[in-house]
Amino acid sequence: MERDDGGVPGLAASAARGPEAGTDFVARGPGAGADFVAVGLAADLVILTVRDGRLQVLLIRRGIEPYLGRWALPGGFVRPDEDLEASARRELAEETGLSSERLHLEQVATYGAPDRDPRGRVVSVAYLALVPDPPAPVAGSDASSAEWVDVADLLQDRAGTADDGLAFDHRRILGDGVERARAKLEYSPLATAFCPAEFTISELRGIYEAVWGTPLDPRNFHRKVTKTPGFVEPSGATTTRDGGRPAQLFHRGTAHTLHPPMTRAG
Amino acid sequence: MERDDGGVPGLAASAARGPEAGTDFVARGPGAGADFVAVGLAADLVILTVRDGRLQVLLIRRGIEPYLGRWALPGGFVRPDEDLEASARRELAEETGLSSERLHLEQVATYGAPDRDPRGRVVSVAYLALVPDPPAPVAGSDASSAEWVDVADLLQDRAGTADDGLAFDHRRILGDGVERARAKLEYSPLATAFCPAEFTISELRGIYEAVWGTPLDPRNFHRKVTKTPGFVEPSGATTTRDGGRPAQLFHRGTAHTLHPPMTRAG
DNA sequence: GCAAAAGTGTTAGAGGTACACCCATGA
DNA sequence: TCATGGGTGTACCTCTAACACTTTTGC
Repeated sequence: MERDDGGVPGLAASAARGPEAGTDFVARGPGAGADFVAVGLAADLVILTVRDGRLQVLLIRRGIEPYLGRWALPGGFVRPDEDLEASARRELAEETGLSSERLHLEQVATYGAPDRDPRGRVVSVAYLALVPDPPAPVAGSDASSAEWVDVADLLQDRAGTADDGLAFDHRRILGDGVERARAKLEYSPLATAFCPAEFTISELRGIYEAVWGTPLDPRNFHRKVTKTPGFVEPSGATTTRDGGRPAQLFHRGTAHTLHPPMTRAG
Repeated sequence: MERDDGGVPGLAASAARGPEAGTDFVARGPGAGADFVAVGLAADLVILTVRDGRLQVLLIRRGIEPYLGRWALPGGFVRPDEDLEASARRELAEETGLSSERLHLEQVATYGAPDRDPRGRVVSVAYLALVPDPPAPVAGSDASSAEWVDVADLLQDRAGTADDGLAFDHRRILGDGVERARAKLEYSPLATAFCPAEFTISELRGIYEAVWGTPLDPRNFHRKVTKTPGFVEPSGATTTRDGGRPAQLFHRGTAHTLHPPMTRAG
């Protein structure tokens, strides 16, 4: 874009067509050659949470073709004057019922293979959202059924059974989103985004164990988290909700990166 | 996208307009409300190299409005049936004259603020490319002047002088690309992508020093690189091109991640 | 008291930092 | 011979991994 290729963006007439037209979603630029293309722009969401010690993702059961009846990531088209992140945030609020102000949201990647949507050229910008445990029961959604699904079940590779998985390229998007979350837990305090305002160290450890899929030593974990500057701050209160000796409650610290990082093999 | 919002992608007639039309680049969906938008899709490139010990980026001098005469990242519109990465790779080959097959290329992020291009809604997918030192002199390019520019000069914040910087939001894109490169040098063998097929350890160290902007201890660096499994493999040959005692030559190893990672403070 | 979870102490080893020192070449 | 960069040895420190042990609650 923004190159000296002579063309100023504009849509030529060939694209004018009603809805339901099917395949030819492409609008070509001014010249005789196809020097640019107008595409549908969507934002899709990988909304993760940890429930019952398992990493889960919010999915929607599709009510229309294509991929009727299959699981898909929530998402929607970006509106004409809407910023990409604003669009993702709006859809996040719609799907979870949570005021998305305080939720963690970050862009992951953009998917634009020409054939990824059988209806035409649609480019999807994927966002990763992390929500704390008792996430609103997906109430106000205008969509059909939405559900929390175990990520492990979706990502395990059952060779050949590609046809009962996620719609479109959503399995790949989910994989990339989960990989991003796993990586960021190492060097950022992002795990706290899965926790309520106040949490115990072992609840935080449960997040790490669920996302990484590996057990961690409770004693070393406790020491490391409490000694990493800016990771968590004691709130003063304690709780016995996890059983045993009362545990201190903490809230998020102010750090944006962790020094030293958390280590995965432990 | 891909939601049960009732609309199948298609372009309504309002968008049909000739080139040079200027601002109204937006095509609306089927309903009366603006439930989706068709956008121009571009791929922009942050092409980095290290020359004379300095991190540099390939920029183009714009020959047309808007931002006439300003520096901009190379890039162009994605073609109708072209994959995003294929588009970036094609433009990379056009700009550098190098066969882009062997060059490192990765997606960084997507920029889609509604007002980022004054001509209309254009969404840009940014890619990061790393090329080895004597990069082809930007020959076959169809564009106007292209030049290697010091990244440090472009990114230092001179408060207020926003108007002689990069066109569009390209300064931000450049910043994100450089930040990605800096981060990946830590945990991936990516620095070798800046090097020719055979290189010495101190040449590799020069890459790190230029990208991170910090001096590194030659002795510890040497030990660490040669002991990290899969980072580099000795080729058997030696060279004296850097002066002093002959240095062993190495080529890239097979590792995709570095254990342990390189450390920035050193 | 007993189970369970919180939290502290300790030790061996890996890795990082700093720097002294020797090696192999060109000029 | 000297300057230059290549490369090794080593001491000190921090961080990690593993695990023994004490603390404080509920039942």
